[in-house]
Amino acid sequence: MAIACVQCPLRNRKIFDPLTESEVRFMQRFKTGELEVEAGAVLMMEGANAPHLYTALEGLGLRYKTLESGERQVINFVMPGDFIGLQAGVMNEMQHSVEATTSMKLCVFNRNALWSLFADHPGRAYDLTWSAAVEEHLLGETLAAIGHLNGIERVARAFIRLYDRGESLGLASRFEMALPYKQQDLADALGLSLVHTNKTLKKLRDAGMADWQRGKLTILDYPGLCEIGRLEVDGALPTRPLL
Amino acid sequence: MAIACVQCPLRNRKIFDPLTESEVRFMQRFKTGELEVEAGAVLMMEGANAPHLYTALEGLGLRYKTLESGERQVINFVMPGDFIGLQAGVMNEMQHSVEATTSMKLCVFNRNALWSLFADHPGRAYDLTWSAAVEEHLLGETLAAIGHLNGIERVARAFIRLYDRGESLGLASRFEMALPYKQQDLADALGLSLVHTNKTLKKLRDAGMADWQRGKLTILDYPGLCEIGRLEVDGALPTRPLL
DNA sequence: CGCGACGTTGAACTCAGTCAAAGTTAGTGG
DNA sequence: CCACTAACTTTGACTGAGTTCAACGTCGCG
Repeated sequence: MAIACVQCPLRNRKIFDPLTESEVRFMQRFKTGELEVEAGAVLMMEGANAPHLYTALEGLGLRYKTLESGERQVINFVMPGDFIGLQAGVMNEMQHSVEATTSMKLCVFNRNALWSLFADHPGRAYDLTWSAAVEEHLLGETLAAIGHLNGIERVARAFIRLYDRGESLGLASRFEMALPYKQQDLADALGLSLVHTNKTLKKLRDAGMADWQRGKLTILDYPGLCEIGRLEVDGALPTRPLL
Repeated sequence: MAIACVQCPLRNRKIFDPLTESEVRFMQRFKTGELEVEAGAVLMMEGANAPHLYTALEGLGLRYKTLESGERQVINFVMPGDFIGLQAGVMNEMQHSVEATTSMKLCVFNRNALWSLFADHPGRAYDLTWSAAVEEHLLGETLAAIGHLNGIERVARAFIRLYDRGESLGLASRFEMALPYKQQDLADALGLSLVHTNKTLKKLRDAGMADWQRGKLTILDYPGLCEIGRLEVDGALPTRPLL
């Protein structure tokens, strides 16, 4: 029933570095199963340890921190190919929660196997570190955005980033993408209030640049959004390892 | 002339995990030299590759991104024990710059040796990944702070975080710490304007909570600052590996 | 049909940014 | 040793982007 790694639908996406036969075999051994969860399920809990690590295969999720005040900071959006649980794997506690926004299908790895990955497959360990470095890079980008961009710039940037990621995964095309998040999710990701996010969305809609309604994002003016969001129009994402 | 790893003054700090004899010997081989730089030196350049990786031994620095608009986002403050250049090591390009704020002394590692670390010393590779995960965690914290705290809260939090780090490294005690950064640096780290940062500093000074002048930070009301900055008063930092 | 979750809109308020100018400090060279 | 300069800090006045509060609209579901 579970999909074999050899047939993993993600493997061939151009965004991911190709794996050798032997690497695939190792990942297959590393993989202990598959998990399907409903929308709303909490995959990882801030402060808790986790016996499993995951790679998202299908569906969308959210990483977030909950502040003392009850507010929420969305760290980023989880898409297929994303590795979940590194912190629980190496540190002994997650520093943020991960939640499924839609129903999701995930590859399950045994946490204990992480060590064997380092011991026996340095190449894959290297890839894991790589993906941690990429995460760090993306977080840095987000930090810079939230630190220096105003509302409309943040939203424009977020849309382009989300669309580009979606497109690289085959989840988006012709400037359309299913984006079943709530406005509150975006607001929490961008550090804006819900109300202001809503008004900003309206502005972009009225300006004919982007439309996001009923879970569907439509990019109407890609270059325009890039300019507002201070992004290169040629937003080629770097290829990355798949775990 | 260069300090041997065995005698590394950082090794014994309680914040760092102890290393075995064999690990120290390996690090010694990994280490290719020592670098001393003047204040203001740029250690890593955003977008550039770097032949060397460093661990800070003495002095303070800054990691930052430069935005298209010329503004600067300070990602974090570099203190002794921090590993510099992971991104250049695994990806092939730094995503942020690193600059020495004071004169600094650094341990130099050859980038090519990074691979041998993965191949021959999985334990150390694991530590490297660990430290990447810690970085990610800290960035997430910062993101949440900038996304949800107002000016005075951010400054208070930054002071506590800096002091705690300094204290764990033996750079601070009795609520005093040398902090030779400029107000502009703090402003860029917190996503605030210089003017507003300055006014906020004055507020904290007038309130008798913290004083930061002429490069010296004095924490006058630790619990008070924690409360403002939404931090646990018991801010024990987790131990971490030293590379 | 009615309820709850989510989205939309308007009005009042406020935190923080910008502009502009003056005050301090440290370093340099005469 | 002092004068001059450049970098950094401090302060006030003004402005505006974004928050908060509050109400209303819309959609889907039991």
